[in-house]
Amino acid sequence: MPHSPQLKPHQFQAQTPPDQYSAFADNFDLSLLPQESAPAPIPTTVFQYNAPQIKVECAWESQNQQQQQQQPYPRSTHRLIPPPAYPHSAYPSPQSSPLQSEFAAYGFGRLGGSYDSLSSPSPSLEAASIKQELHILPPSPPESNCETPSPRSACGESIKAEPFDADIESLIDLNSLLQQQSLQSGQPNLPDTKPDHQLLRECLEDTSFQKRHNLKPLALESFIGGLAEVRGDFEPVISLALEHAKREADAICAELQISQDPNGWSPAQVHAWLRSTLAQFRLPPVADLELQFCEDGAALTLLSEEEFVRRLPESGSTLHAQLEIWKMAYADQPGHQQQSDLWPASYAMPNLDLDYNEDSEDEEDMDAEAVVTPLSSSFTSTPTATPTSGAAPTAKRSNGGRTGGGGGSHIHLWQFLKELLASPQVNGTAIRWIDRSKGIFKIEDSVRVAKLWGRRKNRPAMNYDKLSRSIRQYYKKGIMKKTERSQRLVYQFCHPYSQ
DNA sequence: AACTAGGACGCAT
DNA sequence: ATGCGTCCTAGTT
Repeated sequence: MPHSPQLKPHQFQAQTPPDQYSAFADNFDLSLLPQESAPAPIPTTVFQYNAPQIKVECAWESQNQQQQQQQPYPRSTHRLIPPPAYPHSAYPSPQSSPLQSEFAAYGFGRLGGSYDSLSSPSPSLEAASIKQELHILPPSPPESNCETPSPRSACGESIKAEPFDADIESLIDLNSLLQQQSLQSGQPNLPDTKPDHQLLRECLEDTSFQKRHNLKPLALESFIGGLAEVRGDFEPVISLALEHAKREADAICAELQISQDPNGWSPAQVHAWLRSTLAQFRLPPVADLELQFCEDGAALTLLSEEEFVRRLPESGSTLHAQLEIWKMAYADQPGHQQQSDLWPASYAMPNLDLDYNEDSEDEEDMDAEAVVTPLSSSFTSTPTATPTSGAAPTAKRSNGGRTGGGGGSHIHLWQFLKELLASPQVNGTAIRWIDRSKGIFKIEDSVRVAKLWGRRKNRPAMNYDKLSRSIRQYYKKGIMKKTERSQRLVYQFCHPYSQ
């Protein structure tokens, strides 16, 4: 399946088409441009984040204009909070994903051809409706430009305008404009000349339209994470992506004669899948794959991305991302009871502050999950540990109602915590790094973390008191240490364990 | 009340 | 032996 997308939690956060703008912006360090500025000859609005944001903003604006009487938009909620004055580095997490470029390369376009094709019928803010609304936008004054000559157009041939834009935007070809300017000024149109830089800078920095129309640029994160009602609108996109992934998975399953559920793979099947995926993405073959990955499928699915990368620096991220897709595709199958906290949309929206619905996560749910989908029958992130065979259910002394069905897993608490820290799409904001380089993290939701731990270990009676007791045992063992300035719920990994 | 700290003990591996 | 779940007491925030 040569067209498989590179999806991983923080890549997938771009529900929208690959963030070509940020890719563009990354390639244009404005600080390197000459500082001279002149009145913008071509007033353009360039939002710092990406084109889809622009579209959304415009759509909302237009909707506000068009439907003020009929159905006033809840501006207070939809009005987006502008990110602080940029630069880009102000938004490290989505932009700094090591696989961002991969994502851009494999992109959504490879899933279904275009963002449009992935935008299935969905309510308010999907691409189609946005497009429609853009059509009914009142003509912009000549100096304003809602259609935003996106940097894509400025990038000429290297970055092409998406179909999404093509039919709704009168794209301004900055190249031709530059040419015109050069002709007017009698200068040859040399690339990287000062005037070009000037113009480019002006185009990028101009926010006159923004101000004029009281528009605010939108940070994708706030867009997705802050608006619950918007979140749902992306689900069709994810569903289609999953369908695609499923089809591909089916084909590979048939070819390799393996189950579509990675949890059911034997170590040999794990190797087969890894090899197949390496080949699929034209990644260098790994000679000692069997040595590197002794896990069975269940254990493999629980390895963190970091662990994948540690073992295979070159291809670990891709393999991990691909495995995540398989897990999602399988979890999404009818009849498969998926984890409540791994629903596809949330998976797709990293750093999303999941609205934990404790009601839906009551004991009944947890018990059902424990029986139907034990999260782990074996796990280790260390190559030396071995997967376990299924342990018999135990009737434990005062075990607080530990249910049968596997007897927990071999994952260590510190590994689990790191896994949570590395997977915000699963744990939301229940636990987060305070200072990753120092291994300092904070448990923001002790109940939640304890619950997750108890679920993982099949210990329904787990609570934070017990979890923290285990953490404290790590002090003696040198796995964790007390932080310099003692803070509640803040812990610190000792050096080797924080890596 | 929630959390921290740590002793003691038992069970599973 | 090790890891950790469980229960406990005492102190701190």
